[in-house]
Amino acid sequence: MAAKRSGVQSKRSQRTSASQSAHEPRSEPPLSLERIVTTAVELLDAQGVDGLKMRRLADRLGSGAMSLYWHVDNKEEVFDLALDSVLEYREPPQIAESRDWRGEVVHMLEDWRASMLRHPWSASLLPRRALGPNILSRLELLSKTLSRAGVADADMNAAIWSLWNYVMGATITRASFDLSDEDMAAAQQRLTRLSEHYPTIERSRLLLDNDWDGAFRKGLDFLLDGLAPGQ
Amino acid sequence: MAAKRSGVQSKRSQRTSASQSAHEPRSEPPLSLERIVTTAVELLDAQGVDGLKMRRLADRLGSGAMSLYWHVDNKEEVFDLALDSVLEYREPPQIAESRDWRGEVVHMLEDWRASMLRHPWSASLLPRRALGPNILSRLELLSKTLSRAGVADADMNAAIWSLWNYVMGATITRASFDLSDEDMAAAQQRLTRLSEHYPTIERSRLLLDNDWDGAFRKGLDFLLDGLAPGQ
DNA sequence: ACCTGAACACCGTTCAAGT
DNA sequence: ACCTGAACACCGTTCAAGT
Repeated sequence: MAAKRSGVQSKRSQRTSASQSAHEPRSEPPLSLERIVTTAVELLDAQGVDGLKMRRLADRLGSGAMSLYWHVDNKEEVFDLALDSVLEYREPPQIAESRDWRGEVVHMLEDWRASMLRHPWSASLLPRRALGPNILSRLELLSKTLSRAGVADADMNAAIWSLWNYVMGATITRASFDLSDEDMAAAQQRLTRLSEHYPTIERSRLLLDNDWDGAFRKGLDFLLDGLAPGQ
Repeated sequence: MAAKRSGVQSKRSQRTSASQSAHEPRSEPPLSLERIVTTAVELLDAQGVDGLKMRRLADRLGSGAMSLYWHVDNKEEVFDLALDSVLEYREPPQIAESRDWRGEVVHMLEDWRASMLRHPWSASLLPRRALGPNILSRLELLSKTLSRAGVADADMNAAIWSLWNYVMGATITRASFDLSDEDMAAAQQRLTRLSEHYPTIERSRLLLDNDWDGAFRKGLDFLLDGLAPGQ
């Protein structure tokens, strides 16, 4: 069942420019894994996790609902592919050449977080999904950079997971609060109504504090201080 | 629509012992929010998120499928209630009285993580759910303890979110890897097959490193060091 | 107040068949 | 190799009706 995959993947090298006139008319280009994934991401952006239905996806692609199943095993695979496609990382060359390991780590992790926040569904999807190639590439880069920074091999996995955990948690939390303003308002209202039970967090307006970026950066700095002291 | 809730909640004080003979026979006790939530948790433990169906839940409760809808608005609410019910925290008295703020924070957060790992579905559920009373209680306790530890009000929200983010991320990651051993093995195998692309993490056996508890504790210590220096 | 069965709308996927 | 419509199994929920 996994064997099918690699063959399909290699179709991405097809040239589609040949018979394509300047302004695309009614007739859609042929189905392809690429088009399916791209459209799935659009649909997820627009309608969220629950909004992705196979029929709706096929509609957007101008194909019959069942045509998808030639390119894809099932809906789960659409999720996997959409998630990983959103997490591609292009390392900026000037950073890769500098010796600033800390800047490099921070840049990659902030980019990671930004990518996921651009597609809020990705945060809630990630916990249940496999590690795709783009995710693995980021872990690989993180590992190499930390190694260059002097983190010992024995501490490496704990270091990587600490950072990963932190970014995951921050992103998931932020994304789930960000989903709708009504939800936030409702939550804060409920909190105020219950303020006798939760006086401290009610007072600090915890749920309304929106300096997420600052809080993220602060915690990340603490972690990096601890992981590679004396740098 | 939210008004209905509080009235239903108060039914938990019903005594059910009256007509209950020693060994429970065929006839189930009457439906109640409590029984529904308890059984939902059992079902989630046994079958995972996708295994919770309203009909199956009703079956386990010995009732018709539609009877649930008198106690509950919809399936979403079942998820919300099951999640929060699993996150109750009973603060151990000897810790509350000690002046050891750090021990108290670590205890609560490790208990949080342990509770979620006992019910792996909870980790993947949390990102999309509202903050229930038990979650808010933990945030309240965290806030009070950090305040006692000398964290300034201005830094409080960043401190709380840093810790929250870290625990969330660690738990979600761990739980999603823990779901099935086959998945882990498959992932590592795929990784080995692709080892040319990911030499560093392949070498460090990142995906097989199973000292999750140690890694969790280490990162947490770094964060606490940073959040309340000089303690 | 509490429970129920029948029925509806919807959705993922199988299948047998087209080109 | 690639696409399709009809059909099936399943599931959340509405409704009108029971006690």
